[in-house]
Amino acid sequence: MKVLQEIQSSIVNGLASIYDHSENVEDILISQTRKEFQGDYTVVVFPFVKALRSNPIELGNRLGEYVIENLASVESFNVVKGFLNFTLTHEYWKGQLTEVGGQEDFGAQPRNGKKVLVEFSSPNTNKPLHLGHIRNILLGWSCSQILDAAGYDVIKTQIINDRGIAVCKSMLSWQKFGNGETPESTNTKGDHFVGRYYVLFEQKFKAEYAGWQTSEKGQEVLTELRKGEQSEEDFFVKYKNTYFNDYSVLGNEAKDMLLSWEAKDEPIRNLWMMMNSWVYDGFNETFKRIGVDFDKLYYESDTYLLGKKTVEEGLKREVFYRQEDGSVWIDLEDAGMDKKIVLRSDGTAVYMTQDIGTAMIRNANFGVEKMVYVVGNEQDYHFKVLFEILKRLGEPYADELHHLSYGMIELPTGKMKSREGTVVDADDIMVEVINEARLGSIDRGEIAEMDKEEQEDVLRKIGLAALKFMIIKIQPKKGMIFDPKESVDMQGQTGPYVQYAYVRIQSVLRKYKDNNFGSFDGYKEINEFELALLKEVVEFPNLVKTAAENYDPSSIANYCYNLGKMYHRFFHEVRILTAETEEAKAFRLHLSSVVARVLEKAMNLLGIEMPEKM
RNA sequence: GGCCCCGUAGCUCAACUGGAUAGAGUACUUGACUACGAAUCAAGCGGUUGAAGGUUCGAAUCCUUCCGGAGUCACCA
Repeated sequence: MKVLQEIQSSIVNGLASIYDHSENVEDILISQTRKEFQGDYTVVVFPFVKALRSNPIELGNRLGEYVIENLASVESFNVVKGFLNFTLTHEYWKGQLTEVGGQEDFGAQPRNGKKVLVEFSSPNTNKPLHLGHIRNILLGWSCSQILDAAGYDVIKTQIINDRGIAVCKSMLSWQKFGNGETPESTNTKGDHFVGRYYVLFEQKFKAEYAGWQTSEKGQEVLTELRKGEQSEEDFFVKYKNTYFNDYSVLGNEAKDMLLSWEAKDEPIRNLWMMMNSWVYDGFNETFKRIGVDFDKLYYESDTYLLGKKTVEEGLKREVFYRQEDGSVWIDLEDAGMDKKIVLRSDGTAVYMTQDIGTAMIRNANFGVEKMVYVVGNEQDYHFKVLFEILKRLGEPYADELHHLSYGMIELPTGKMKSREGTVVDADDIMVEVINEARLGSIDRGEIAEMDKEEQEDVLRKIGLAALKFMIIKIQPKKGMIFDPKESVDMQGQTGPYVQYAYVRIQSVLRKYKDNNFGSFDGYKEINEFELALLKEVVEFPNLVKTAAENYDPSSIANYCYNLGKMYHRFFHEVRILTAETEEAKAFRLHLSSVVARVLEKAMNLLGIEMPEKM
């Protein structure tokens, strides 16, 4: 908004000419005037009081006088304590409405020519997506949309964890117990089908382990290794991984399978490809239902060996060092971190190696200026280390790496665990929430009149809006608790509430199909409801900018709610079609149409679609 | 134990990045559909911002200590 900068520079000029004092324009703090005071925008003058040895009231008054003489769009001012409040003219606000109304792409920043790669979703191919993935996907998607609106060229990507011991567990389980069943033969969605075998493996393994615990060998290990007061149960819980690696029959079979996979054993690779393709069919269905897509997919099976060459090169440049056993490390203690291994003693890669290599191949593929990783907060430390390593390797984009870290979604009973089957499934929750929308719409006329197909489309939009908004309105880094027994809200601070504001506008605007609302040039009496809306509307571009800078979709969700709320209020208090004058009517129609556009754009940034009726 | 994140109304969340009397939703109590759509609007109730110090014109926000909760500290991913 130009006027804010104009006020800021006018204050700077005022300080210079009245007090011979120099300030930077950026240091003039200007914000919306709080609603309990009179005015539109407020400048805080406290910071200059001390340097100028003046009192805040006098300072405010002299600066106010100066600004009002120099800026035509400022009508009046008042000073409360150290707060200098400016009121802008109605002509200014009408100009704003005209200006915003003329901008089809209002809110979008000019293209900056920079490429940013956003990684999100990143599932494992041994189990279906759950609510936690939904949070990840929504954050990644909306972050991509917001960065795009902020002028970046965005590459949406995910890395698919399609290999490793967990994947072998599902494969082995199917091989041993599957009797040749397929998703088709059992009429099951592919990812769920495979996930079922993963859970089955865990069950079989658990049974095997329980048997071993009471065996002679099990008891022997217990007596030998248990510490002091430790209970038998506690011991065996902690011993589980060692058992899997050292004693378990199933564990050994799974590990053998992983070795065969790594040795590119053909039957195993074929099994792997077949089962993964089932999973991808399932995933694609889920992605489609959520409403997301990707520009580029990376597979861990292609990338897990990457990065070794980089480590060798880094070794020569002494970024890394080799230990006597042959393993390669980096010492980050001077940056407040630990020493970290980047290559095992047998020369094979670890997770970190892979991520180094993946970052480089992405840069080679696209020439990125910036990368964003949407990954849960349990990996905060990993990314801190990764970014530091890339910096030391001198990667050109290393200063523009961001880990969009988010809190886990927990159930009232604690963490979701897919191995124990206590997860809220992504497909299930979407179906439920659409059903919830259906229940809520029984007694609402507009939906009943639609044909079946349109009805379902609208219910889908409403249900998904409720789910998505509920998740995305919360700041990413905060954890959240989701209670599957409580249905998702459709009233109050929700997606459908915002949609309803939009639908109300469409309902009015349908009477003006040609968008010919007439002229509001002569309109004199902009009221408080109209002004509040207009002020909020003009904030939108600024909001997109800061949301992109902070990687924070929740601020957009908040904005959507506020704007929707103001419109509902306006709609209730002010007559549109039966306005007092033709100018008033024209003004309100224009305003409504602009609000609708901003609501739609803003919700679109969150991946939420707007229905025309509901 | 080291590091990191979180703690705001009964519950779910805000607070324009240090600004004015900490705001919404929900729940509860009430009022508004013969005005463009009541998935809406309005009113009431609800707070020592986990605690104590400190920094300054001004602190939920910054610093210190403590309390409570989550995470992480693998030659796992």
